[in-house]
Amino acid sequence: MKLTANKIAGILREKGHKLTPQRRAVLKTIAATCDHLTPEAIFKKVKQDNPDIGLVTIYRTLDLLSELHLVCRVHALDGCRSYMMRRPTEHHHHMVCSQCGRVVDFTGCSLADLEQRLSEETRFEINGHLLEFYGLCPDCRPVTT
Amino acid sequence: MKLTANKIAGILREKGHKLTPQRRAVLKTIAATCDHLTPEAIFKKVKQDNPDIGLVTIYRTLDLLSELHLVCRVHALDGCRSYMMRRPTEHHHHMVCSQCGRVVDFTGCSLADLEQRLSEETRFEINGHLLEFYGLCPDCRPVTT
DNA sequence: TTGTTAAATGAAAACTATTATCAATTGTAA
DNA sequence: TTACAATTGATAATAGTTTTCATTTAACAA
Repeated sequence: MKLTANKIAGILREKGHKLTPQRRAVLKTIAATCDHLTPEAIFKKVKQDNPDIGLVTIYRTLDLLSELHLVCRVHALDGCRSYMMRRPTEHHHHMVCSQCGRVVDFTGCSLADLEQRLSEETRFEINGHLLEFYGLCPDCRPVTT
Repeated sequence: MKLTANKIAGILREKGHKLTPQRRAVLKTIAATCDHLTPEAIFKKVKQDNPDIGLVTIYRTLDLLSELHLVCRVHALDGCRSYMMRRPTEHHHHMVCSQCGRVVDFTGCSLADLEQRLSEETRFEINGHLLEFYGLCPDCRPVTT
């Protein structure tokens, strides 16, 4: 079951937030791509259909959507702020192509054991982790004849 | 065997880079703390003994040291640019306290299997990963009577 | 030592990314 | 439809980082 832009719009409204054309547009744009997008990139795309939107609104909207866990923030190797749709709600991570920026989700990080071990060894109360793989996607990797 | 600031200075020189008082100072400062430090924080500390140093030099030095793998860059949850000494050369990761910023290294991330699996499933040529745990360190976690 | 030279430095300006302010606008629920 | 709080866009402010360039300096050879 894919989360369509429409359903998400409903969720947003449910949580007591207004559904403005600008938010609609941002959601639509993010939902339309599998890549991660920087605020600037989203701004440019949204502007095509929505020439009057301001960059500030993009930032505000991203903060909101992110807070509602509708989109998630990707730490790329260079920039630290890219966003993409949050697929269902399953815990997952990203694999980022360092050349073209393509992002592939994966699940099953199996870090529970490690988390347990670390928690015991360091007495940290662990509440999250960041895991990303970097490499070259099939299109960018050197051809192997 | 700890890498002292002195030894590192030698390495730096070996690689054909000059050993300036500014670089010495930056190294000394990073080596003196176990926490991760932002460029700004390093700047302030270095300035105490070296009032004429410019912030730009800090940035340049950090880029250089980072390139030489003498220091490593930590992605904190908020800022994306903090640096700390690279302990020996072993592959390791960080556990960051979200409250006080304390950083603890850990090794044995055991991601090799996962990497293998992902590599097969996605045809990515994987060449690195970023793994960090977040939580509250013993000093910051709520007291459990 | 001293001289030479490429590398490094600091100051200033330029950029880029992000946030705050505020008056005008608008979605929502009554 | 109205009322009102939430949202928006413009602008300015701020923060973080990079570029430029003239000056200084570490390293090496003589």
